[in-house]
Amino acid sequence: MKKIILIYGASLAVLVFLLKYLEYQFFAKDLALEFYLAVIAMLFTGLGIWAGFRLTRPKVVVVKMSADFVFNERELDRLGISKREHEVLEWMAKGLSNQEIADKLFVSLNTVKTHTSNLFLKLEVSRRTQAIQKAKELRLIP
Amino acid sequence: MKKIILIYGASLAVLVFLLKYLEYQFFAKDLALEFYLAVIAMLFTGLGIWAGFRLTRPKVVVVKMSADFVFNERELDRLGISKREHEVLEWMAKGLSNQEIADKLFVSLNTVKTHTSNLFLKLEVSRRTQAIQKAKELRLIP
DNA sequence: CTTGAAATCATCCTTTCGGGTGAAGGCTTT
DNA sequence: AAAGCCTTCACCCGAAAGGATGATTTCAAG
Repeated sequence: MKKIILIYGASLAVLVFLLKYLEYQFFAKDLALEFYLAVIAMLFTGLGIWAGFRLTRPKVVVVKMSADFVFNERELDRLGISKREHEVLEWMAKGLSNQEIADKLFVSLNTVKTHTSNLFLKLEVSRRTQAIQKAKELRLIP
Repeated sequence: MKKIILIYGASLAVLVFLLKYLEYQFFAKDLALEFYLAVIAMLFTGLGIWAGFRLTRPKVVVVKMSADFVFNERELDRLGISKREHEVLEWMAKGLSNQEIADKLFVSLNTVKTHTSNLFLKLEVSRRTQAIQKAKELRLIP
């Protein structure tokens, strides 16, 4: 940052000197003001763009393309998992408790428990951690 | 791009007019050249930065997260997770219950419970499903 | 040699899960 | 209309998990 300011100051000083010199050396005294303005404008626009580059450099957005997930609907059908059950499964995989899922889906805790129980039967597991693992293997969830 | 050029042209024109006007209105004719230069430099530096920002904005990098798992040891250190805790975490992620982990590691259930509790504290979670999720995000486990 | 982290185990208590069973209302298919 | 599935909810009970705290041993670093 300090370096940039220094470069700007130096550029300005050199430019002033140069223009003054040129003015008395080669041109008439009433050299158009517009000319100076245009030159300065262009030069400092360039510098500004360069500075903008420097300043905004680390603005790289990284989009994580987690191993291209293709939803396996066939498997979902084969296991007879319903839409609602799949929904519960997704929230479960995100680490929510049954109560939290119930709140999220606007149903009672008991309903969620029913869904999870059915899921465990259909996935042939007995714990939610296993259910999540298996569901990921079968690509039922990302 | 066209818009930017237009804005630049217009700015320059307006500025020239404004300065000329001010010069004849309030100041002596021999107003320092340096003054103009400084004003123009600053203004166009600002415009340049803005333009540079516009131009370099949409830099989106898509990173494909393929299956190759790279163990993130730095994060493990940063969180202060011990070897044994990490071991428990791995089994936990495979869907084992605390009792099963205890049997697998030849320690008591209480020991495993202690490890899991410490893990939850260090990972700042409160359930094993969340712990697994976070650990995968941080690449502590595959 | 002391200090501290890691690993081990324990007890107590609360919350969450999981399993079993039953049931009502809605919707589709036969 | 009847059968079948989905969704919803309820109650009960035992198992598992989670939280708090304290104690012991071992081992490496200071």
